[in-house]
Amino acid sequence: MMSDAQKHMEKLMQELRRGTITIGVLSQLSEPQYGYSLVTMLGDKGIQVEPGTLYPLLRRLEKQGLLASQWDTNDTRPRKYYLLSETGKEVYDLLVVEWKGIVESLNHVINPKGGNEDGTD
Amino acid sequence: MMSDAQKHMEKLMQELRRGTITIGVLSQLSEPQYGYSLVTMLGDKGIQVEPGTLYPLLRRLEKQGLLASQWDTNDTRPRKYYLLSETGKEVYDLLVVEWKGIVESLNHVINPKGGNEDGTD
DNA sequence: CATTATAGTATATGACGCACACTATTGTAA
DNA sequence: TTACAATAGTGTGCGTCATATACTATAATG
Repeated sequence: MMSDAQKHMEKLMQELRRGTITIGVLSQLSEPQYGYSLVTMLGDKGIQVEPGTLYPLLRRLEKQGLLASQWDTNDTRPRKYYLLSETGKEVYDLLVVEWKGIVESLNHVINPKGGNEDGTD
Repeated sequence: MMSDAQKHMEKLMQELRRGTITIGVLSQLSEPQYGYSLVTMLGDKGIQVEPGTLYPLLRRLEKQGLLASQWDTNDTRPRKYYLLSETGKEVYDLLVVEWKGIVESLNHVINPKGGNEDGTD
């Protein structure tokens, strides 16, 4: 049985992850990867992604022109390889800059100039 | 006229911000604040929040038990002051931990082993 | 006292990504 | 062939965020 705090954490954490999955995926696609391998390799690096989340994401990004895809049927099983497009590279770079900005802003409000939690104000 | 890359950036950035607003808000509520003051003070610190975003957020968080509110009618205009509840403090602390985890994971995939972008591997 | 401007609070609406629970297909081992 | 793992895909529901809008009360002005 979960505490109240933890119950809400689930949703909150999910929202927190939003958008970051996109960066994670884009970051891996300087070299071609297919869906299943992305799930695995991102999971290894501490970024859990559900297949049901990743596949739609990949198709979205492709439709937006950030990714290019290509079926490989030579191998044992047919796999759909995705790769960053030129636009995708631009967007990824910009996104990283944005991301760092957000991290910085948030760090400021989270750690208020060193933390005076002893109350000596 | 925006480039393709920038057009998609808008949405992507918005998604990236999602959830971070919650942390930002919670971080300011160790001391009581009302809606308008939060918009102002967060804006000052680089976190833009629309009033139409903040107010529903505050009510959500209160309904979830993370915040307590109290009308102050003594002052010139009636203002609704929000403050972290005990649960809210717990959740906030956990959220910060989660956030730092996400930042760390993402930093790993964004800067692969310190950035070997000269290709000397 | 009536009117207007402004600070502050509230809500409805729409868009969209994410998780979850499926289904479908293919290859491999039993 | 059957059963299971690998791979890709879809549909639904939920929740947050932005935009626009309305509402209330005070202050200012005539």
